[in-house]
Amino acid sequence: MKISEIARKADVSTDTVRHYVALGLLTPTRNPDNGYQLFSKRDFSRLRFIREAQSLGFRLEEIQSMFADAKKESSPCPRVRQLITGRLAETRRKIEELTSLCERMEQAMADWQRIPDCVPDGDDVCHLIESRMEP
Amino acid sequence: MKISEIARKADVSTDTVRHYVALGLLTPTRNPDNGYQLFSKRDFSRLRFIREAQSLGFRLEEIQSMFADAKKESSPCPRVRQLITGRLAETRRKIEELTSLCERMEQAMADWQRIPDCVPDGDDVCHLIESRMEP
DNA sequence: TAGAACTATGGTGTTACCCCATGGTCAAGC
DNA sequence: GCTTGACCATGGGGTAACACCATAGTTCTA
Repeated sequence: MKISEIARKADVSTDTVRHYVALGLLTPTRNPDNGYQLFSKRDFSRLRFIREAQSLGFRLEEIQSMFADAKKESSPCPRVRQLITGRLAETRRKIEELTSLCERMEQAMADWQRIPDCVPDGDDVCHLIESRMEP
Repeated sequence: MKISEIARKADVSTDTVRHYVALGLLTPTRNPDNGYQLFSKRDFSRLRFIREAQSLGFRLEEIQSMFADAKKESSPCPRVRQLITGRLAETRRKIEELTSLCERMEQAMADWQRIPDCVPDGDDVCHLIESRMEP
């Protein structure tokens, strides 16, 4: 199948497919007549694999190494288990960061309700933000 | 003061300061003898303003426009209120996304405890991930 | 005065794509 | 046979906010 077909079937853009090809994650053959890329059912399985792995938080580079493991006939599973453990911790940290950002934003918005809009004078830019800075 | 001094005082890297200069957020003068950048107290206030605004979720581009407002002597406050409202919603969405990612990861790890490591055969890459794909 | 420490400048890399422009290819209708 | 619109390949630029590196000139210090 051609690129737009595999893209449509997997519900991704042709740019995405091209990107994976450029990274070596997909390896289509070529139609010798016109140079068009030809994707096989195996490419389609791989594409679905990539998207599933991404939905579990794996990066393309990590997926590359899974494919490399598979090619060497060594098991990618230990790597997969280790990677997801690390990524889970990382994701939890990220959530905490964003949660505290949310709290700062909410607090600021609440405080700002009592502060009228200002006109900047001299060195000041915005009293709303400056009101949150330490003296 | 020179770049390393303002950077140290504001607890940022010199690269960060240079970045802000490149974006026009800081406008140091130059020492005509050697071309070194000279930062004023006003630059320092601006730098602290930038970091405070960033800690509230504002982007550098948005901070640029606050400075532009201030320069035109129009109030950046309405823009600030509007931006933070949008960013708050965006951040909450992001947290939800990451939370559901965490849940998927946790579910996968739990399910995978009962699955032994596999050796890839043929078209398969990693049964751990493939076990989560729809048939 | 030598060497350490600091500075300017310009370039690359990060992540997973999106968007654009140019130019070749193909299929269908007239 | 020809046009036209859909599709394809390729290459380049953009994204956010810097970090890191190399090179080369400058200043500080023992």
